[in-house]
Amino acid sequence: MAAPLPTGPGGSRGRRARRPSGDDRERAILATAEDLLGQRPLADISVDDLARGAGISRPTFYFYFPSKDAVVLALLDRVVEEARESRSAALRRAGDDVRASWRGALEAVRSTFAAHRALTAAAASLLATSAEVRALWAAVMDGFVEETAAAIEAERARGAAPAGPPARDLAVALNWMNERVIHVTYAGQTPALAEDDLVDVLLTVWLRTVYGSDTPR
Amino acid sequence: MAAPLPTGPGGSRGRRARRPSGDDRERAILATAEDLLGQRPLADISVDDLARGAGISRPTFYFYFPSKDAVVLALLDRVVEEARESRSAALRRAGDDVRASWRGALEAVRSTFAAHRALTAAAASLLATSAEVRALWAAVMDGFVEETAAAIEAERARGAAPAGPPARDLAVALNWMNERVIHVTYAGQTPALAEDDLVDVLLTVWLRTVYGSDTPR
DNA sequence: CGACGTACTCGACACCGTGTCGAGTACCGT
DNA sequence: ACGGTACTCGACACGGTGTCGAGTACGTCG
Repeated sequence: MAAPLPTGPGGSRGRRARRPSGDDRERAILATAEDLLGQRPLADISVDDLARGAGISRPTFYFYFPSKDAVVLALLDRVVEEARESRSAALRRAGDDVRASWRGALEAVRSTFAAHRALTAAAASLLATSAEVRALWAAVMDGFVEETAAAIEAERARGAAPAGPPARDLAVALNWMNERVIHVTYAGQTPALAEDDLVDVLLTVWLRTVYGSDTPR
Repeated sequence: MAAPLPTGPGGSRGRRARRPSGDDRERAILATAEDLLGQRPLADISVDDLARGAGISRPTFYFYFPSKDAVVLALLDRVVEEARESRSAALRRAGDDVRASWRGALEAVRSTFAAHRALTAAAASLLATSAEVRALWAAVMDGFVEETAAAIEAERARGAAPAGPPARDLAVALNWMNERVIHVTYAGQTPALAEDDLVDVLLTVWLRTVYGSDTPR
């Protein structure tokens, strides 16, 4: 809807170099997709819908994207970057208060999901069918897991956290828990948590798992 | 493949009452689906494949099931029942050793998933598109959550587990963690755990979350 | 200034999977 | 032997995807 900037110099996932008016078209497709995803599930959106929404014909759509999925992937790319950055930033900030630091990381991920419910729902439906989306998601989760594992190890080295299973294993479990709980909660599935309790509950599980206590230090 | 037994007296999800030869057809479709799901993802299996595999024409397929999804749903029904029972049984068994009891519940769910990888993968892909599958899955998870919450409350009442967030909230988080971690592990996605470490890691998170310690009592 | 190429556009087509309709056939009980 | 019910399938209509090839618009360079 907004995003007047070009995709960026290292646009990576974009199909080809910049082009005068074609750039507008591409953005129009992306914007249409975002818009329609707010109204109905991905499965109910056809390439034709996307093309019409962007003011072009269906064949022309294929000049810009190889498929419907690729559009979602492009959208997802941006959001994923946002999630990564806001999480890393949260961890960087709040250096001394340990509890606040963990909470910040949780909150960062939650708020990114919350800000893009429709898109994440679409992404979830593609996880089953698109290897690219799966790979992207796996990369995101891997990043989170790495960060988390490093933090747990640091806490263990500091003597603040007890030994136990490999830090990475705990990190895998905790991060997938987040992913799923946040997802079901915002997708309106059951059983879920109340949106307001989300972070508190997850934080409790994280702290107890890492420190064995609700009050680290 | 196997399963020479009828669906059972309370076949519930079956479309209509028993029929002489039609029953065989229905089972043949189910068996074909199970078989093909072992070879390729659900999206790559057409109604025609199912029909041919069962030795009938495509229109005839529709006499037995309203759609491809309904076949998976029927398959899922059986497995879900199995999962529920084996989990409840595990909790009933091992009455005094608390740790063993939790471990048994975890192991029950894990082994059911493991025994039906292909089907659960198919189910996962339908979660996005089929409201029925979503409802069935929600019901299963709800059952697990209820059981778990009750167990946590019992431990709190006994004085073995500390207070904290509502038991149900913890139960929601823990059970979705299981679902996702087991799923990614058996679906070969990343980041995942080693199959052999699965239950140990999950058990650690559960115990620390419920008791704040690896060694309850 | 005109000719050329590159970026872009779309009508028409081939294809595939779904779901339905209606005309059957087989077999049961009467 | 007859009527009905369970079952079967050929043929069709439909909706979506992806491609091909014939264009058009426009900047650039001779």
